[in-house]
Amino acid sequence: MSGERDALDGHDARLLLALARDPRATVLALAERVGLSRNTVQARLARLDRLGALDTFERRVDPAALGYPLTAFVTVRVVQRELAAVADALDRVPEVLEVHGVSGPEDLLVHLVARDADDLYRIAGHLLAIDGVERTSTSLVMRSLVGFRTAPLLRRLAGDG
Amino acid sequence: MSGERDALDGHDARLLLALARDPRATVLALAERVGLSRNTVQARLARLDRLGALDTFERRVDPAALGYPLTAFVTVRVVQRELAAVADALDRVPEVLEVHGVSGPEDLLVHLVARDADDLYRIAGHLLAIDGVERTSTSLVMRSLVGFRTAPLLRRLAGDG
DNA sequence: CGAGGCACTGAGCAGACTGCACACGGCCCG
DNA sequence: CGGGCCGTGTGCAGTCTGCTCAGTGCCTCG
Repeated sequence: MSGERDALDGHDARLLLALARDPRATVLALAERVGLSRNTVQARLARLDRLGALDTFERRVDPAALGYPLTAFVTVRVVQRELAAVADALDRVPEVLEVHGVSGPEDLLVHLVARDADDLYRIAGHLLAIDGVERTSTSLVMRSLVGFRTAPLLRRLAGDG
Repeated sequence: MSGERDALDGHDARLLLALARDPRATVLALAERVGLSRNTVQARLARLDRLGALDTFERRVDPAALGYPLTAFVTVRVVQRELAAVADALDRVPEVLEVHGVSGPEDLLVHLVARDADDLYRIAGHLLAIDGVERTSTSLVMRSLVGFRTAPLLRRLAGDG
């Protein structure tokens, strides 16, 4: 059975977990931790970014450290026809970190950050002013109850083999 | 004026942008790209993770590559008293990547992934079964219109100096 | 059964990078 | 003016990287 040439296995998962523990770890150290040879680890790491299994480094940049401690999610309903244009306009807003097209009564889910309450208000207004936007609804993130993590998934994958 | 000992400046931003371009870049290469000396770059990098300005490496792991190509956001309304218990239960669900406590009519915003539609249905059911959860509303991410990025913020910070 | 493919291992090697130290210069502030 | 703080250039020993080669166990297929 060939085919699944691009699926990650337990070794990959363990490798990623090791990296999560110490992102700056040397290949040698990783090899030691996961119990594989240096050669193998090197090959697998190469394969991982050949496959694009790793998202961009930008993901690791903490907006709070950049001076944007506030996070909000804004649902947006748009004039369907103008979806592309709206997406484009959102793309041009620096504070917008992410935009998802979602199912349900709302069309878009916008993830954004702001310097403070005033700033948030300003940005929210900005979104509303975009041509094609019908209405928006802002939810301020007051607290992060579970911080972003993928370790549980990795552990599950690492578990079996 | 001292005080802001932990604020990032333009050099930091440029450093992070360079890292975003090539996460595996050597300190030497980074120094060259941002036009600082190797020593300085080394010092700044050290400072960056001393400050915790970088989020965990787990952020870079792509759930899709792990076999979870579906993403959904679920808003959850809970019995207020049970918030902590609910958060705890959510924390124990591997497919839950993130949980935010938000303002507005809904209490929680849950970010999760699933293997396929059936899996998503199962997980959604699981959430609803949690003690203290009053109601949930699931929005499937159909498309990512703007992929996660912080580069615009970094560029803004890099711009002035 | 034997051939071929595949993944992992161990060894080796030249070259590059790291981590650290030291000394110096510019700048700002008390 | 004297310190702090930051950035720079130099230097060095130790380590890591990137790559290659050869050998092994396993699995699949003819």
